Amino acid sequence: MNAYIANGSHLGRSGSDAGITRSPLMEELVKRGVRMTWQRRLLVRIIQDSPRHLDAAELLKIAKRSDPRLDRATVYRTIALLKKGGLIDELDLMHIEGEKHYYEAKTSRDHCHLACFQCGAILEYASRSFEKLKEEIAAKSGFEIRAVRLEVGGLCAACQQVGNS
Amino acid sequence: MNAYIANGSHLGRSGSDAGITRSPLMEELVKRGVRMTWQRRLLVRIIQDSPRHLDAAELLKIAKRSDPRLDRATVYRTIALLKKGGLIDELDLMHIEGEKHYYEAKTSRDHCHLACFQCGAILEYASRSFEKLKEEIAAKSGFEIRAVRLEVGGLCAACQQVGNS
DNA sequence: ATATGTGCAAATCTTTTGCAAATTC
DNA sequence: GAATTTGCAAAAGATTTGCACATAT
Repeated sequence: MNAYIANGSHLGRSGSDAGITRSPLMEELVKRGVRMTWQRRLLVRIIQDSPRHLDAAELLKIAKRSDPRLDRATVYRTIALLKKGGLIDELDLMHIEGEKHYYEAKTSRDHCHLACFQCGAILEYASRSFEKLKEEIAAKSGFEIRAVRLEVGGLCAACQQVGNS
Repeated sequence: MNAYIANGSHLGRSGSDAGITRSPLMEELVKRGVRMTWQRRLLVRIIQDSPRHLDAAELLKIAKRSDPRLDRATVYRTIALLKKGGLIDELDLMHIEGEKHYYEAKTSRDHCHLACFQCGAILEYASRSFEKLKEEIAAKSGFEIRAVRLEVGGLCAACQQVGNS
């Protein structure tokens, strides 16, 4: 699989001062009075700066480059914290590559992920129609929406041309 | 969790002759020249007739009532077969209850699932707007859509009133 | 008759948990 | 100093796989 994976959180993010603690996610945590450990700072920074969607294992691997002591359990616990706080979104990417989950910093505008079954590419797609659908669902169902996940699986334009079925 | 789970595949399905092999899913498999074993017939019938979304373990449990010999591996292999053939949809229901997957016969009209984080209720929601969004995504991205999954997590109307956060 | 599917048991992969030691406020 | 978080190691949960035997066409 020639997977290129785009992570929208990378677009439009403010400059990151290498090594210095400053990011929307982290600031939000501090504002909420969450205890900030170096492990959390590190993991949050990695999630926010990654150009690709990371799963727990990749996140751990990258974090270990900064500190080999950091443990898998801490990664999962931090992910749970961020997820519960609604600061990150969890993706499956149509299980194109096993059952793992991928994470991305929650963006102001929800977007959906298109996963190509053939080459593994991940495209992001945001549109006003999606926002409107969310509003419609909330209005008609009476649901108070906390999280939304719209994922599409299929063949990207390039793979269709190759004539793969 | 007071989970009530609605399975849309139950609405609008044609009458099922108890015990007799006749269902859209099964007919489609036969048409495609898929080898039909009693295990597949049984599992397909259960999926199609279930009023709730089933996960692999529940599917196995129900199937074992008809034949205790049936194995977990067969359940997973059959699910893979149906999924690959685009005959069933896989749901996560926002992981409201662990990491398992739920299945439902693919319906003519895609719909989304609303999962209440508080009581575990699952609502289904279909609308013309959803269909239009799919068309828009396909058109603008050039993707050939094979599967779509739109899941929403939040609080259902009833749970909001109880004042639960 | 032959290709395909099944049951069994063991393996794999991802995520979770109990607990003593370390860390943050 | 007290409450929270971490690392470690072990467990748990879901799904997959190798292989000899059984079954469908």
